[in-house]
Amino acid sequence: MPSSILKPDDIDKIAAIGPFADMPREDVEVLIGAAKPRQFARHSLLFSQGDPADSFFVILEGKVKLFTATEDGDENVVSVFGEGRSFGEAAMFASGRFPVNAEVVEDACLVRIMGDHLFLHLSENKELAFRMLAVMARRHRQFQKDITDIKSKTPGQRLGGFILAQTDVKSGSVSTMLPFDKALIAARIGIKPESLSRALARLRDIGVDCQGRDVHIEDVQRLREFCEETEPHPSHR
Amino acid sequence: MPSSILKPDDIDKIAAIGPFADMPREDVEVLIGAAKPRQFARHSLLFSQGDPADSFFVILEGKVKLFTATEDGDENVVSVFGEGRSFGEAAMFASGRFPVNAEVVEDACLVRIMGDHLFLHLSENKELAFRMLAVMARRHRQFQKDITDIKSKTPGQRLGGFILAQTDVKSGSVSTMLPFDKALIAARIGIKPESLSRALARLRDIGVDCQGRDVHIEDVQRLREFCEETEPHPSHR
DNA sequence: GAAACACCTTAACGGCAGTCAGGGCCAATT
DNA sequence: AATTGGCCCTGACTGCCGTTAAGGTGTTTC
Repeated sequence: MPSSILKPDDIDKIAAIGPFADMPREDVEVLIGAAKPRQFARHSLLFSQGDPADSFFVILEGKVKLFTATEDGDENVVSVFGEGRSFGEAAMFASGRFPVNAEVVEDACLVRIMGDHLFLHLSENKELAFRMLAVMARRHRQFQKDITDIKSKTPGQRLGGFILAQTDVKSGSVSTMLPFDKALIAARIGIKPESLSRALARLRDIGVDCQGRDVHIEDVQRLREFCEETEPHPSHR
Repeated sequence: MPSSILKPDDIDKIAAIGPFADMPREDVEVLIGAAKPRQFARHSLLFSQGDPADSFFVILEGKVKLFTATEDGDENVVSVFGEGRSFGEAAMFASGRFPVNAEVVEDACLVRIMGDHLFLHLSENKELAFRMLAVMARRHRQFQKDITDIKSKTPGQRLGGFILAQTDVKSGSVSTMLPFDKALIAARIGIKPESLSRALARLRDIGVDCQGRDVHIEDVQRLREFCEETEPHPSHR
């Protein structure tokens, strides 16, 4: 619970994360090096736009949002990452400065991996470079999806899609939970909290009930149709 | 003018492109391998969503759009790339399938680089892996900007920003040209063509005149203010 | 137990994007 | 000269998001 040394359990957790997936345990340990997991309370600012990007983070626990701030105090949430995700790698390979701010939105335990350390191992370990490329490519794909969603779907459809993403169930009825508060969800899908309330009220008509963070979907299939959550290119087999 | 063998001139051009930037000329030639530049007419479909991603493209000339298609026939333009840009790398490193369609929007001359060929050289050439990572990271940054723009700016501001991006001039008055037709611009910034017309009409009030593809900006600074095109974090020195 | 706060909802209103429909201009075709 | 098609603009209408303002509920704090 306090900032502490890496437990074996943590190594296993890290080994399940993007760049380290399926990596031999010894390699993971070497790569992490002297990095220790640290606790961060909610609202902790991890880095700001323009800070030198000399390291990246791995989330053992908790949630972190990446966002930009406009001069008039508005926030624009680009991503929210949870347990088992990493963030901040891209900035190290590009400009060398973070293009966004990072803030803890749920008490978190993070490992910070220094860039120079990573670069050393990148040179030695071809596999690792491929892994990093794959991580970046997957993130790339996610961004493309975010962009098409925000361009082509209504806020109600985006909200529905967000809710659907919280469960694996594809038909019938199901109960699930919102992963964080509604203000953050609103920022994530690109609308104001007031609009989210109204969108939720509209979803109620198609059998989606939301009390606090608890959501009950009467007919998942119906919601999926409303959101046009179609499988990508069913024409290809 | 026909599909032909690589001219020395072309090698130079490729050497100026992302993954190959500043690479020794010999290395570029090796990497390209047997790939020959090919001509593609406007409207040529280069690949579709779901196609196996076994190669990527480099643009020697012309323009290419990446887009997704919804079942009801609508198109959603993710990116438009021009001369000197590459595209399609990410899909090779991730799912192995293209998540978008690619169509030529201005007669183009392209070099297609096969993935297995690239992978071979990636293993041998550490430098190349870093370059690829940097290319992906920069693309990553661009996506983040696109997302914040579409979430936080009005269509009019996005259009203004798009126009401003066509010139280097930062103050005074300037004339420039739209790089492609207005329907594609509308799709790129995420609005309908009708809305683009109306947005242009509104821009007229702040001194932006558009005839066909010719645009004249009376006061660049004024347009920049309208678009809130502020330099990133002026607070940092 | 009252006050303060975080979180969320609702209402009223103005503005504007999407939609549908129609029309103008120009170039290529016939 | 007339037709076609590509490209773009305009108008009327609807719906919904942003804004502003107010209120409601539950939890923490003193």
